[in-house]
Amino acid sequence: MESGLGSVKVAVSPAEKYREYLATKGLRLTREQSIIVEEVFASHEHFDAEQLIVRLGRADQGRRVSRSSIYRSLAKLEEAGLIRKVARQEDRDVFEHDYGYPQHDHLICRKCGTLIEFHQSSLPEILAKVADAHGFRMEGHRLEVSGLCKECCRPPVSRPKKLNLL
Amino acid sequence: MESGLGSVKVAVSPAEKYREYLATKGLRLTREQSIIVEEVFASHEHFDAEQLIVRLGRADQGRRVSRSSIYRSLAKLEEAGLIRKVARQEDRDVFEHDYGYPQHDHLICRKCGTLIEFHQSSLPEILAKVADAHGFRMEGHRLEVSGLCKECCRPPVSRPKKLNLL
DNA sequence: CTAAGTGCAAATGTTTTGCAGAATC
DNA sequence: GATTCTGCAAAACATTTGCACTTAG
Repeated sequence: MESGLGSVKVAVSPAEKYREYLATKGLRLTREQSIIVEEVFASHEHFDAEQLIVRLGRADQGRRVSRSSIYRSLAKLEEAGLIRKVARQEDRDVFEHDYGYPQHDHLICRKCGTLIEFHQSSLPEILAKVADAHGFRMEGHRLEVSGLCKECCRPPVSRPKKLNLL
Repeated sequence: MESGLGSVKVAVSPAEKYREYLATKGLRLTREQSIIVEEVFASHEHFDAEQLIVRLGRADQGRRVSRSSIYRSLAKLEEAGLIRKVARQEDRDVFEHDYGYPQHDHLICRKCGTLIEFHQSSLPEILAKVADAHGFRMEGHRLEVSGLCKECCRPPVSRPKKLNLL
């Protein structure tokens, strides 16, 4: 699901960036955490902990990582600024890349849950002014626009292209 | 903590509005739910389920409401459009009034957790355009600006108003 | 009457944690 | 060698749900 937002050229890989962060804290980049970073940055799709747990908990021998390690790493990756929580869906925190990808926000379909990314440069500017007016030091923001996506807007029983596979 | 946002004159009380909503669904406004609505709209502070549970679970004879009823009512109040989830703090959903109060967004201090409301009319307009461009039918939005509030920005040991506290 | 609501306790489901052994600097 | 990890199972929590009993309409 391409949304028209391109990726950004970054000097160092996510794994390297992560290692740098860990170093400043006297922490280590272990094999398990490397696997997690790799998996997380393998695609730009949004994801939640459970998905990683399924993918890596099932992975064969050398790539298996436990549930606990995944949760612990996600927390560190967030602190490191490599990922961020975008939303909460079905009682789960949903993450996305926050490194090597341009700033953007989301349209969230309340029916099918689809996340559509969009970029509007005027937003950060406006928010900066607002924050400033309140003596607030803005560090970031999270914006979710809820409603119905193009698909879900369409009246239900329209064109029966293929007889639905469910 | 007044934020410069005034309340809006509404034709009917929250309780009445709620009753109307329930009526359309063939549901009932019970004594318990009346108590909950009353408590929720008693002040405009943000709140979470636990706070209500403590206040109403402890309330004397005629005003005690159970944990389950509170959760069930919060869900209905949200569907009715009387309240909405503003944020999630400490693993709890935080609610606020969404009826009888002007549209606004929040600055959230990552240190002390303070929620500062602000209103910026240009936002909905911008979002409407963005949504439109994506064939998305916008129904609402949620915007949280994170950072440090004025208080928490202040360096700890700055101006020695009174001679040294070290 | 009878569908909806309530309270309770038990269940859910996600995320966190204590610990013992393993790995890293 | 000491400190930080990992994996496991158990714990912690917020929220939900099944059920028998009440109650509003």
